[in-house]
Amino acid sequence: MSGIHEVARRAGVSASTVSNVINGRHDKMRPETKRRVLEVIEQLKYTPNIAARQLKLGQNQSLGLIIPSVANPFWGLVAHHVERAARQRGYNLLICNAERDPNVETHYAEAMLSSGITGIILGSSPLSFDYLRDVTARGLKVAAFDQRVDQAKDVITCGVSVDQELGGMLAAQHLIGLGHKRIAMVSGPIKTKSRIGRRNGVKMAMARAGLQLPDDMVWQGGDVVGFGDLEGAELGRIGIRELLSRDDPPTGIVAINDMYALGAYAGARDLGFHIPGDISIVGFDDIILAEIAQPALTTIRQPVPAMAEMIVRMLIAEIEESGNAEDPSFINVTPQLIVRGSTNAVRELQNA
Amino acid sequence: MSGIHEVARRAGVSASTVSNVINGRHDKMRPETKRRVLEVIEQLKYTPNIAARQLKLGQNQSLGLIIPSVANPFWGLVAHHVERAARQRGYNLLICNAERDPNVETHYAEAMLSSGITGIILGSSPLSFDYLRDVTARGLKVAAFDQRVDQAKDVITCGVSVDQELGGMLAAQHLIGLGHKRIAMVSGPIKTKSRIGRRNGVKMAMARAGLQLPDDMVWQGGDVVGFGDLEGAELGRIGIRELLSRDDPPTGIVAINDMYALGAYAGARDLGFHIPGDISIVGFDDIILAEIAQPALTTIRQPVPAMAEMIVRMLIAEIEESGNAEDPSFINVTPQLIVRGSTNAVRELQNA
DNA sequence: TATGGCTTGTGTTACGTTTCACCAACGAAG
DNA sequence: CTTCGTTGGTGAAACGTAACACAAGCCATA
Repeated sequence: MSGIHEVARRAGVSASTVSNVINGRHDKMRPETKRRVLEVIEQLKYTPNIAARQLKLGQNQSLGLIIPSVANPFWGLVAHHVERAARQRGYNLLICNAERDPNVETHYAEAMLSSGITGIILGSSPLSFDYLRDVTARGLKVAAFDQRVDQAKDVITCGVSVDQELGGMLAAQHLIGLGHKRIAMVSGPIKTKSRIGRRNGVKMAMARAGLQLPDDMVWQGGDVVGFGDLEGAELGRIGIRELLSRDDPPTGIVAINDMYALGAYAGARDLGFHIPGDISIVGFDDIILAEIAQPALTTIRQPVPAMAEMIVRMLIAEIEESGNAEDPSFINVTPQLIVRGSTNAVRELQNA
Repeated sequence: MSGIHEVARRAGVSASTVSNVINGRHDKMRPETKRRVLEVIEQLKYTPNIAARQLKLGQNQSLGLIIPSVANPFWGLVAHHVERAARQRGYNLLICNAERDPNVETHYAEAMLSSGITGIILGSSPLSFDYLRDVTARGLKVAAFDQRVDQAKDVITCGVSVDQELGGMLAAQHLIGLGHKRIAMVSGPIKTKSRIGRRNGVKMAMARAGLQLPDDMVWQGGDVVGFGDLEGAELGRIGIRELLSRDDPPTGIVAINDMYALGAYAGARDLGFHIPGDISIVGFDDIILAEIAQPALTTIRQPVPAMAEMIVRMLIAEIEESGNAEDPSFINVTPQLIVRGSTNAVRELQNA
């Protein structure tokens, strides 16, 4: 309703002084003055107008987070930790849900930029960042979450990611170590950097063990449009059914993430397969439900709290000292294999 | 970078005209002029500074959504649909996660208000809205999601909710119809309107059938602090174990929501109970995973897409024509019982 | 008694937009 | 030839804040 001037008038001081009080320059006035101003602020329930402040300062204390899909609790967890990290440093967080659609992401990025946000975190790990060139050219800093960024350093200023390939390798090696030879993957379209990384990791681990991962053992969502985030569990269910209906069904499955894995549970049971007796399943992410599922899901854990902390720190550093431009600022963190009850030694005997 | 004046200069017109072009007042100029302005805008990649616009206009085109917890996919679904509905009407949506903490919610509400947002949707269904009096007095419109609002009409301007009591009744009646007599509830602290409603519904249905729901059959999270949203699944697991360890264990469980129900699956299995053979479980919400779970979860569905649509429509109406103040604008929608595999006729015989 | 330095402020300008009153030019009508 | 209305604009003020240069009062020192 009423601005800084009204407060100033009632406290008998100038607007500048009120501004100083608000912004913590307490050494510039007598305690008595400060007390009086604070009193009026309290009494009027005055809050600074953020739009005016932002207009004046040219930027605000907010970060943006663009996530692929709220349908996957993993991203809920990420949002939670990113927000906490941002808030600790005095930044607000705006969360958007873009379903990995470049147009929607561009729209949000534009909206954020013109609302004064200068840094966003992007979770969609697209194959190309070209569509963001416009906004980055106009000053928006983009941090990549969930993707190793080697090229496109002109667009992306920093990044944190679990080592996707290593994650894929860990999953596959675990199954191989249990004697599995026919290993398949269940995924939505493998058209993001992170998914490609995971797939390649599985492939590499298998190759090292003298095994193959033929394309038709990598189920990619059939004719789903988009990336299959919204319907992940459903796709996992359909995918594993198709794979298990083959003449040479796999004995081990690496799901592209835990939602697909949980869906795969349902699909395997639809066909009467027992987990882990008949089919072993490994997930990726380690969402809360992985531990609750029956059997508890063996999966690759991403250390989300630490990753969130890092990426927020790096992005804020980029924003606040946007001059050094030196350190590449790309961190790869190590995923961890969490062995639970959904994987078991293969029972080749019964097939022989 | 450069503002409306730079565009005006390059197009050889005044800033006012550029403003008119941007805001669609095309009848105020020649097509030729408009074309020239548009050309310069395109060429400069000019975007209006939202802060300045907002400062001038006093409010912006955004709605806020304060959700209890991103840890529960139900709220992810709500966020998704609310956002879609808002976007359709030209509004942006800011999503915040407040863990039902009145202080955090107040903080966010204040932040939103002072950033120009005039309408928020609140999902936490607290017992009292008093803590919001300040912000509503300063003009913030608050819509309640997930709660029937009878009092506090001075604070809350509109609301949409599933009929919580009816939902509870449907769940209990289903179990009663299957012959269950010892029915218990698993929940976090029953200290929100929605949870109280669900509990009362269960109680009423049981009373009508001549059954009792003693307090010690309503497990409320033990010594958990807060509302147990973050750890819902874990609490469900612990709670059902305590209930099933009693001398007179229940044969039917109504969980306060699907996350608790999924946790209850795990807890029942921990003790060797078979679902639904030994224990029947009913959830609430119908999240995606309810269908995927093994067995698929019998639950009470909330029609989220329709509810999101309604509440956004009502809130925007309140904002845009904030004068009529007439219609109460409280809608109760009907929940639906979805029978799946987690409930079964009681096997009293074996106990006898 | 000057001089300087500290303390405790104040006045003004600028941020980029929208809006509203105003205006020039021109054709039509009286 | 005047008056009027319409078309196609323009200029300036205002929104609420932060920053910067400046200043009044006062004390210590030379």
